Amino acid sequence: MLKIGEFARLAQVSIKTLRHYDKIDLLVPAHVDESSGYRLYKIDQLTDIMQILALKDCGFTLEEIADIRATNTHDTDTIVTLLSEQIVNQQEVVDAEQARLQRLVARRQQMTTMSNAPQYDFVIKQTEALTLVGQRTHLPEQSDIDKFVRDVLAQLTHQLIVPIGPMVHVYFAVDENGYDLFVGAPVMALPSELDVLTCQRLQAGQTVASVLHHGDYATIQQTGAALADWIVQSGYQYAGHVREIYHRSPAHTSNPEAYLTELQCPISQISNKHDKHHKETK
Amino acid sequence: MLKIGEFARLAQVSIKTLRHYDKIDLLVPAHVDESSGYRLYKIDQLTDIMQILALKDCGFTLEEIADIRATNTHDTDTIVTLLSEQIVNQQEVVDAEQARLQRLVARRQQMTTMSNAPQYDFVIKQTEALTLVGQRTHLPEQSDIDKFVRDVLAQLTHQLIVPIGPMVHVYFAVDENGYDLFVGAPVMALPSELDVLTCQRLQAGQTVASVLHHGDYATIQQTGAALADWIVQSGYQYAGHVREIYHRSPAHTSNPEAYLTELQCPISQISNKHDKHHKETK
DNA sequence: ACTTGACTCTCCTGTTAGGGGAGGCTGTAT
DNA sequence: ATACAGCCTCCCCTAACAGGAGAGTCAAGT
Repeated sequence: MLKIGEFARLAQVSIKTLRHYDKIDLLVPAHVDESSGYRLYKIDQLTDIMQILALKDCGFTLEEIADIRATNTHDTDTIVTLLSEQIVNQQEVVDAEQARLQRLVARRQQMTTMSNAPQYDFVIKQTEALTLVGQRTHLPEQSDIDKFVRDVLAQLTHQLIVPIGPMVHVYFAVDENGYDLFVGAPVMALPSELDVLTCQRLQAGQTVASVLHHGDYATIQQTGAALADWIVQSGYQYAGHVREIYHRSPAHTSNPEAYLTELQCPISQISNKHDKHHKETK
Repeated sequence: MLKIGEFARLAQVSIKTLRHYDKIDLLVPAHVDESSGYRLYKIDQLTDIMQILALKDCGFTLEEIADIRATNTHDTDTIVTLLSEQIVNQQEVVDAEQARLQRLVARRQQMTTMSNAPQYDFVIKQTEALTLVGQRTHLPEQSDIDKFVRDVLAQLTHQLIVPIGPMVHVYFAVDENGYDLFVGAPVMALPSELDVLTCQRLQAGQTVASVLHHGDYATIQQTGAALADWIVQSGYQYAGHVREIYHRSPAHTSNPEAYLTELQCPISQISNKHDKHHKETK
């Protein structure tokens, strides 16, 4: 019989840990002296603690380890199943940590190579459902957008539609031919009938990369380009149309420096990390 | 000015999170209504929360984020340094999680391919310093070891050396020529003079892979082989001589089934994973 | 004016796997 | 007898919130 300190030294764990395992009934000492309360372990319990440590090292929680040990008797199938599940979890953890590393590298890259440009903060989030009412059109020049927005606003007012949030633009295509975009406002529910205006629904639960653009719209293209860069560098790919949310626009303030626009681009993961042999094929 | 719920929806964080950030002074609302206590945020604070989220996503703690934001003004060098440090940390995290995954896979492998063999629990630990007194020799056959151990024990007794723990064998070489091994007992301090016996010191802080062998010594080779397999499969390499610690041996019990022997093999990491990302991080 | 329901507030507890320390008992060696 | 190492229990602490209790606030509808 070993006192807790000797047992701890053999197993290379702390005394606190052993007492903790005793408390949660994960590893109860073979004997506890009634008068002194001293915990006494048998050498055989080295087997137990080593199993616990091995499983802990595999990423199981102490509770899971207790469960595994409870159903341990010759039931290898169950345990193999548990291990397989854990392998899947662990693979997700590895992927997530690797993606995190990639984002860090992308961020440093951005700071070093564009140190005199504005610094952006890119964030990945899930969208909520949004019902937009507005109009889609094709415009040859960026400068045409402003007037179109005013037209849409006028229509909304005319049809007594009350927006519940800032205007949103959805860009379906931006190329040498101009802009194919939708301009609309979020509404509580879709009006039963619409004249001239159309409806555009944004689904809930989409994963988007988001960034804020400060100030006047002359430089918004740069922000969009930075977002595109970041998406690629962080190992994602486009999965939808970019939209802009005009949190603070000429409708709210006359000071262009105070304009605040959010750019959102739906994305999805490029999950080729599992193909270890086809790494970085770009 | 936005109420906490609106702001939370915009930033896609929970209200709890915002209140928490307020409490730790990471992101204080622009205004707090004196009578109601309602937190009111400005749209501009979207910038702040997005920076916080971006940094959190990079793996910084909230405290580190607060520090970064405190020294944020134009001091890109400092921030790049912090990012570089974090990249190193994160690389370690990725490596550790990948190693964990590898151990999981090795464990499942062991269970599926050797389902009727005994299941071992391999553990990695750091050794403590140990001073051994005993004898090194070369023996042609495994069966010779037993007698040699008894000789060493007799010498120890004769020289009035009191072991403070179980006997230890260190195997310097095991091949077709036989066994080159040291057999000794741990002592408190090195005796000033030794006759016949020699001293063997085991350093502290060595990383070893450890496994327990139950029962009689006929099958100890299999346990050793399983340990060797596991070391390789888990991505480590040998870094020293295997030793065996006879926690419960014929000296303690006459029942061979109760024998308990720990095998320890010093190991080191095969760190070629860093080379893979070396280009990207440099 | 009243009520309803949605929203917000503070305060408390719980999560993981133990670490740190206070204050007190035990066991052994000198 | 006394020192000193080792052990005990009990309580508080971690990071980043989540859940819930109980109470106050706000705008709309009756």
